[in-house]
Amino acid sequence: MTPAELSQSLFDLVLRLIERRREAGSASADLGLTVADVTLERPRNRDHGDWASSISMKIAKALGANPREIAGELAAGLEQIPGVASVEVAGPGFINIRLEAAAAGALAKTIVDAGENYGTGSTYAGIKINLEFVSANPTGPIHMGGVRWAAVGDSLARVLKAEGADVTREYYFNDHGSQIDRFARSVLASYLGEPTPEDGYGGAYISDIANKVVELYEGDLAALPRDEQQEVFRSIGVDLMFTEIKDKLHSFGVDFDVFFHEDSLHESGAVERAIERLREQGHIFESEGAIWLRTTTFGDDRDRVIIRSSGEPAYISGDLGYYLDKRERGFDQNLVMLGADHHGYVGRLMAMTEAFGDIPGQHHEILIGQMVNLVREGEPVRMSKRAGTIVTLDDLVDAVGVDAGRYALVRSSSDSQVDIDLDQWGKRTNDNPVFYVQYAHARTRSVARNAATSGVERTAFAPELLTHDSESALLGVLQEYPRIVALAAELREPHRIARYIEELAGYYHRWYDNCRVIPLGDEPVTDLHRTRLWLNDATGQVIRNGLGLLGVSAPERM
RNA sequence: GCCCCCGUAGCUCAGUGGAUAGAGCAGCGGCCUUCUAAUCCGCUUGUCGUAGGUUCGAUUCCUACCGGGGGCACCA
Repeated sequence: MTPAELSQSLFDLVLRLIERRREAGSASADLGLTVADVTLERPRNRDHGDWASSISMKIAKALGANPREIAGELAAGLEQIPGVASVEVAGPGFINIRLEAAAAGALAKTIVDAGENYGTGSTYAGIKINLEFVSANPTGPIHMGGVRWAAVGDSLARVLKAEGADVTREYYFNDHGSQIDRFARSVLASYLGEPTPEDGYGGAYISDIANKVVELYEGDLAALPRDEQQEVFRSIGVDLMFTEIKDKLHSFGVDFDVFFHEDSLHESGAVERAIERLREQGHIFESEGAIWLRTTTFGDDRDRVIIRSSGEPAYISGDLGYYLDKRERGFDQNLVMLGADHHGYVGRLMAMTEAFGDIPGQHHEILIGQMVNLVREGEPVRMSKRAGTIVTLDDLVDAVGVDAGRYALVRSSSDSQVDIDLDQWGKRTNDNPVFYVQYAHARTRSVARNAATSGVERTAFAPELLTHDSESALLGVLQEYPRIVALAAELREPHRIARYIEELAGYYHRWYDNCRVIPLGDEPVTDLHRTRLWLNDATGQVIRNGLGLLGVSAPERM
């Protein structure tokens, strides 16, 4: 008895009820209901049963009937379904359904049999999705803002894959613009012993880079004219910086399928082709010596320069070519994660999407995440690459480790700003919920090991024996997992996975406290013990699957 | 001025129209000769920013306002 089967049954009952009303003349029009409208909810309050539906209140008005009366009719039908133990009508017209223990408990075996596939779905089967995230400029170590998107983006990629999508993780590597020039000038200045340029970067890493470039460069650097020196520092320095970023992300468990260089768009003519395409569509015009894209046609605040009057391409020109390139590579959906400081850019990107004839929000979707604030002893610290007051990926990992770091960044909604107090994170790691979840997993493994040595095996499976309150509660939560994964994918909100496994871990701990898998002392091993082992292993599997979607390890022991 | 996000327990935050709004932390008090006490149990805390509106039902949707954050370049 899966929720899907139950809601299908309820849907059928609703259709028949509507039919009866229509024949009796009390209902006229077709309500146009689909199965999706007949949702089952898992009530917060366990007294309200295993599943509840509010469908009678939703259709009562259209049927001109009392919701409680309708609920009563539906309840009578539901009670006939095998596996349903009891049905009650409550409050204004809720239908509360209680399943038989055997019907609910069957899930434990279903999960164990499905293994790591439990919870996966097919929402995006056959869909190619490009997920672009981090894309930090290689002008310094990756800072907390970027780290947040690394954790969230990678997790989102995993969630989308779990729903069947063919996902490409992509990093847009900006090696073209003036920020790179500033970086090069800063490194050069450090090498020459000059003060940091006014618009340059001032962190300690700049002199490290300068030293390394000097080591790596094979010619006589000192003999070169200044502009050639700068080019050496630019090319080797960017390379060093970029390699470091890649390595750090890798050690954080985040690997990209494609590193896309902005330079390549300009070199390959992709930008020009994109502009040409837009020109054909009539969205390009010239004014004041510059070339513009008429984004106001598609709701942008103002039109946008794409080629400056100097002939230099503006930043957005790269995005024109880039987006077209992604579409030509066959991606059905292109997701881009940006920080809130780039939100002003969304309007023109969506306008561009429409100018190409695509649908904003479908072919191209910008996910805006709020900023990360650094806090020290309760005081906000302004993060700035230029001032050198940055907290890097390394600082985070050094302070709390990869698992706790990833978990902390992914467990809150991207719509909320997060405050990071490294002092606090560093000394109070036990407060992090990740350990609560990991401990629950380790416990399931420990129980499994002890079961093996005590002769409790997953031979018999008698789900009708799982009658303890904590068992039906645990089963109810386990049943929700596939819906949580699907929701996380649909809403692009991986934090829902984290919140879910925290809840699951709580239900597991309480079950563990109440129900023994291994018999005490000389007591014989019974089918109840064996069946509970199934439930134990099923729970471990789901926690493991959930942690996997977050890129957090599921330890065997703690 | 315009746009986006947030405002929920002392703190950090969950809760995409359902029933008595939840969790962790912090505080107080309990449970280890029995599968891991990083667990569990009990106690305590709310004008869900404010005011309207839509709805059988609003923390959730709409409008206005207040407060915090972030944006509004021929920068990237």
